[in-house]
Amino acid sequence: MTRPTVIDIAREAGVSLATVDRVLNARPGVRAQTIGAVNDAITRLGYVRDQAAANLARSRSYPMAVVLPDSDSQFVQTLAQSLTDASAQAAATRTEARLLRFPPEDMHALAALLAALPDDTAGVALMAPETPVVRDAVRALRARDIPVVAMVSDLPNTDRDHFVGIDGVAAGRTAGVLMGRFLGPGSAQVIVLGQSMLLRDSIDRRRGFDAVMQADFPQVEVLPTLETHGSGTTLAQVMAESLRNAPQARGIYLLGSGHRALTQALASLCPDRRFVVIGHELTPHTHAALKSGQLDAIVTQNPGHLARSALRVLRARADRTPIDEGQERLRIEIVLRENLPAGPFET
Amino acid sequence: MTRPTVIDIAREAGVSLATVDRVLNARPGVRAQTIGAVNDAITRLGYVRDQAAANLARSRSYPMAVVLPDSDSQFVQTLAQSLTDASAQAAATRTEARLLRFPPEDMHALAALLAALPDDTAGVALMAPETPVVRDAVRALRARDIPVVAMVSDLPNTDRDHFVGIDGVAAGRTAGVLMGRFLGPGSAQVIVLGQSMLLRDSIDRRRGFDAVMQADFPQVEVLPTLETHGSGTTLAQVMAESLRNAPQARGIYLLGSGHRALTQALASLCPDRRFVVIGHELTPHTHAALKSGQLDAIVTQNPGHLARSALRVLRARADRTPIDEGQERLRIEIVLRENLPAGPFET
DNA sequence: CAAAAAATGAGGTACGCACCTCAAATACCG
DNA sequence: CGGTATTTGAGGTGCGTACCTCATTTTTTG
Repeated sequence: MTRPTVIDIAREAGVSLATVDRVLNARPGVRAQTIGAVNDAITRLGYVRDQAAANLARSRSYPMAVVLPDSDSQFVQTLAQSLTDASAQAAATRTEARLLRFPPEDMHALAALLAALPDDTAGVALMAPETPVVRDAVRALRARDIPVVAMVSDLPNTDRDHFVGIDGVAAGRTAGVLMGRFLGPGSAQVIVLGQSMLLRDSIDRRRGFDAVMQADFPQVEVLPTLETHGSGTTLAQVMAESLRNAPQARGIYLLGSGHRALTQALASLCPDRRFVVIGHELTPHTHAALKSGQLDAIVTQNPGHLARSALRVLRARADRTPIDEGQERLRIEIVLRENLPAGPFET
Repeated sequence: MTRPTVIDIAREAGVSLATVDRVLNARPGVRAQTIGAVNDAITRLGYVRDQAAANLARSRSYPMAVVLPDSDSQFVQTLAQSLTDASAQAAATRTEARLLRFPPEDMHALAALLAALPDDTAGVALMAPETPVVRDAVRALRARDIPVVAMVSDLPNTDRDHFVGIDGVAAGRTAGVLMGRFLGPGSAQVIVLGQSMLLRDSIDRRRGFDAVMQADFPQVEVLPTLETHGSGTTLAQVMAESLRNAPQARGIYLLGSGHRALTQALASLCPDRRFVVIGHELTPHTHAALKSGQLDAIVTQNPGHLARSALRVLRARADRTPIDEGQERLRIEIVLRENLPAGPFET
């Protein structure tokens, strides 16, 4: 028994090929009753559309735009690399993704960039904070009928089609449980470090972290977030001050992916104290820190998966086909030294 | 600039289409010199064969066999479901996977099943313990030029093309670290429960677990594995005895995915004692147990990913195309209540 | 150098589907 | 009931490649 084709369906449904085609591709001009008959035939024969042949016939390409902040954070760099890899792969299915960057703080530049996208853009994957300017720009895209997926940080108040990434609050909760359990029963204080509390992810993580600590680990006191603004010097200063004021500090929670400077700061400020350090995102730096034991755990999402998922979802939107929820749902991953994935950042 | 096709190559190489075709498909009747000219043109233009169109023209399909033990363990059931879903999806790319089951203990039945596979089988995904009989059967498949990927449990001493799954030792190590850290500094004993110590995964996990405990948590004593052979009654008996002999037991390590009977056994045997319970594999049962707090953590692999990966790898082998290592590498996932994926087993 | 052998060209069909056009049939409405 | 709007049918073309046939050219060989 060979696979049924459109011809078989036409025969089975007692209609012409043209009608089957209209139904399959949701073209207008078919009675509801006829649509039903065709769909019946489809299920009866167990027909599945041959994607390869369909794409070949369409000979349509899918010019997508992937828009990322031009930040030098290792996480963004890693994600950019994953997206580049994913689009190279996707090229085999006519998905051509262009990587576009914008100055991290300049939302107007981002808006201009989005507005300048050609009308035939098949979809946009965007990582950006949700400011009013961004919101409007995204809404404008949707008004032009261009699908948009938000990456990493959601844009819930726009009409974005989909969000690929993990829930920041849940990620913070996860980090919180690990911190609480790793610290053990005794009372303790936890220092929290973040680049800037303006970013949605940081706020969400902090919220989740606090919620869990308060509910399940009341013996632990979580200190106010210290903002480092990406500077190593600032980091050393605020750390020094914080350690003076919090003699019981036994844990450090990094809202971001961590700083190259942290290790040095810790080593010089208190060489003999052992901290439980938990952060986010798997980058070359956190990978190395986990391996060497300077970091105890990180809570992360898989950037490769994120990149592939974003492109897959956009592709599905462009084709108006449903997506596999299970495959597109990103997991909140916990990485310890013991389950460090082999390979990604080995040199 | 659109993608070059065979026609462009013919023009570039100054030969006819038929010759290009002969070269591309390694058909005889072309001078070495001409072959070189064509290949030059190919590299010069950066031609990549459109696999979809090629397969369409070949009107080739990919009949695959997915072979699983006919076990009633929830993990195997979950995996079977994932594989069913994945093959439904893969049907769109002419990959037709048949699910075959064999009696869990009867390796001769498995061997017979494998030997009976038709010669046109495009690949076999197999989950089975590595016994001599299985080894021979897999080697026989390879001799028939049928690609084989091992799932879940590796078959290193056969010629299997690939292994999709996680390293059992590393998974055990991960469980060990979690156990050690969750138990905290005080001395403690850990009860280990397993269905049977004949399975490779159980042995590997136990090895990894022991290694970590010995090295990093010397204050914890890990007791010998109690074998339950899948029976609830046996479980209750051995647990009762073990708890008598190990008054300091504060942790329980489940080498398998856990038993429905464990919770009851614990509740009835020592209602007032709190254990750290760590297991493997995310199943409806462990999902519920995590949610209710009866289980503290599980170490697992994503069955959906495993299923899709197995089929993708077989497909790539059949097409003789390379695979994306990063995408096919399964992660050792840690699941706590806080990062429990939404959805999969909700009722 | 002629004959045989090998290499190449030209052109066609097929794969499963998308998408287009135009005519014919059918349904719907007042 | 006629006339218009809607549905449906028939048939064609193209996507990029595989594979086949037969004629023609080029190379090799005795």
